[in-house]
Amino acid sequence: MWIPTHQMICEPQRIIAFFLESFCSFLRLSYRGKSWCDCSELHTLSHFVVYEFFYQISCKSRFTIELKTGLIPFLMRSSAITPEMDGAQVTVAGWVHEIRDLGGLIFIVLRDREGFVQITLPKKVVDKDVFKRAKKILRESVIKVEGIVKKEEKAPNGFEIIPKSLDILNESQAPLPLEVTEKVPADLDTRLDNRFMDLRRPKISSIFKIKSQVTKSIRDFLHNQGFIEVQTPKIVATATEGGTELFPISYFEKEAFLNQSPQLYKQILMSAGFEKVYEIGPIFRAEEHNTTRHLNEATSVDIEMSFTDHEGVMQILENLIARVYEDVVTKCEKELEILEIKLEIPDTPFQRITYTEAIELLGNQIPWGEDLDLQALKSLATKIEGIYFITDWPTKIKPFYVMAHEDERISKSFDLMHNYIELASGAQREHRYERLAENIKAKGLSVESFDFYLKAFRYGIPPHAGWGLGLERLIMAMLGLSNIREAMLFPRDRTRVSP
RNA sequence: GCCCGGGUGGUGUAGUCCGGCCCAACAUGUGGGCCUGUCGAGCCCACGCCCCGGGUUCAAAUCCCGGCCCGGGCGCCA
Repeated sequence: MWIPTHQMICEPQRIIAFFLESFCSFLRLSYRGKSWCDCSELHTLSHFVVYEFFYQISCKSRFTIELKTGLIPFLMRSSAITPEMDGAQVTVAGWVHEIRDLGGLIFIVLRDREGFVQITLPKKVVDKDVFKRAKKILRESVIKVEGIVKKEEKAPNGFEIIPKSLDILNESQAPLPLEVTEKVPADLDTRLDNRFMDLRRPKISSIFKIKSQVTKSIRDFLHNQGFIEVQTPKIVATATEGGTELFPISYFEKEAFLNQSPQLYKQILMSAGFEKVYEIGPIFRAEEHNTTRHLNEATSVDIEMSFTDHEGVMQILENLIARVYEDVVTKCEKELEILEIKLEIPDTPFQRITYTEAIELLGNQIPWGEDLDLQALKSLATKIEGIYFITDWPTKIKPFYVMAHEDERISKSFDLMHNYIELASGAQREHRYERLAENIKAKGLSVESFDFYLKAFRYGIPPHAGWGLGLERLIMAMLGLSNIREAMLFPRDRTRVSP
């Protein structure tokens, strides 16, 4: 039997590590295939076992072993507790979601990051002070409860916790700025003004847990494909690409702006020989748009890849999207269930339609060479379902860095569409210096102000292609959100800069 | 930026068309009371609201003007 030495007690992290390791392997062996415990729960469960172990040692020996591993040692999450733990002592902490006071019996629904757990206080069973404190508690206060798990069929999830102690870690004020329980709806504006509380609602936090999985999947996928993650500047000197308006900022004695996209920098990195780069970062657009699908600060997923063309990066994009959907379906089951979403993994390759075909499909109402407006895209979405590419756009409506086909009116470009919403846009890039400089002039932009960029094209740059994907657009499309603001923790729009 | 709709307790709505029956209703909430199996607990009592400014009128939440704010649609948008 292993007995902790004094030195080891002084190093609680090492003891924990030791126990986690040994008990995780113990549990893996012992409970393989058992229905009540899957591997994702092992980590939390091992905490529980360690707690029990120390509890037993404390009871049976003359030593009091104090394990201080932060504020609340062996804190358990609601999702890790099961009816099979009947009789075990656990510590839970979280927010008071609801209180149902039946007089001699009080139910507290405690909410933590993982879900809900019912704390039951029968007057005759629990400590008098604990009962009194529970009577006075205000909703959304943060509490810590130590108690015994009790298997109980009448309780939600088949168990409840009978508290030995109940501490109010932080009391909430009343009334609340909005209802976390969703009994009464709140306007988006009210919700965003009180986003900290809005985000306590499982439906809302699920969006961001899924968003986290999406970014993780993107990183995993791109790393596996040999991409390296980069960070490019968000403060830039010149109004780079034209088109969109930029936010001017005060930069000492110089003029500067917030960057609209990492486009020029990721291309420079192709000249640097990085070959495959990606960046997930903020982009800023100073457009006074006021719609449910635009933000003034958004997150862009950008890739740039050498020795390939537009087709090459389109394949990366469709495989990436399919992989992201697959990961969300398999790893965010709980969140999808909370959001009541049945997600279908799109088949690859995605449907491809050229700009010219799209115009024809729309009955040639739009003159060739003009951009597809919202009405046209909405009409197109009634004819093509789900996710699809529109390729080979007219060169003149695409930015200067897009490469043209042999027929120079058409560019090697594509947009990735979900119904009528543009998710991503990409192209093979013009890597030939003379042509690129010509394009810049043709767009009425100054070649001099692009010298920091053009320089990289004079000393050997491979042919390359890339795309930019709007992360919030993707989340919005995937989860069927009606407003892109729902996909941003603290959205920035035409009027909102706070919180 | 344009067009349309809106602003009523902490939150979400009704009332505005057709001024007076509205010192404003309902739900949720909060405070108090009853209640030992709730799970949107129930029952009883109480508390709390007409965006701001100006105008019309005997009388304005309601009509008119201006402002501010919000929502939807469009435009703009590598």
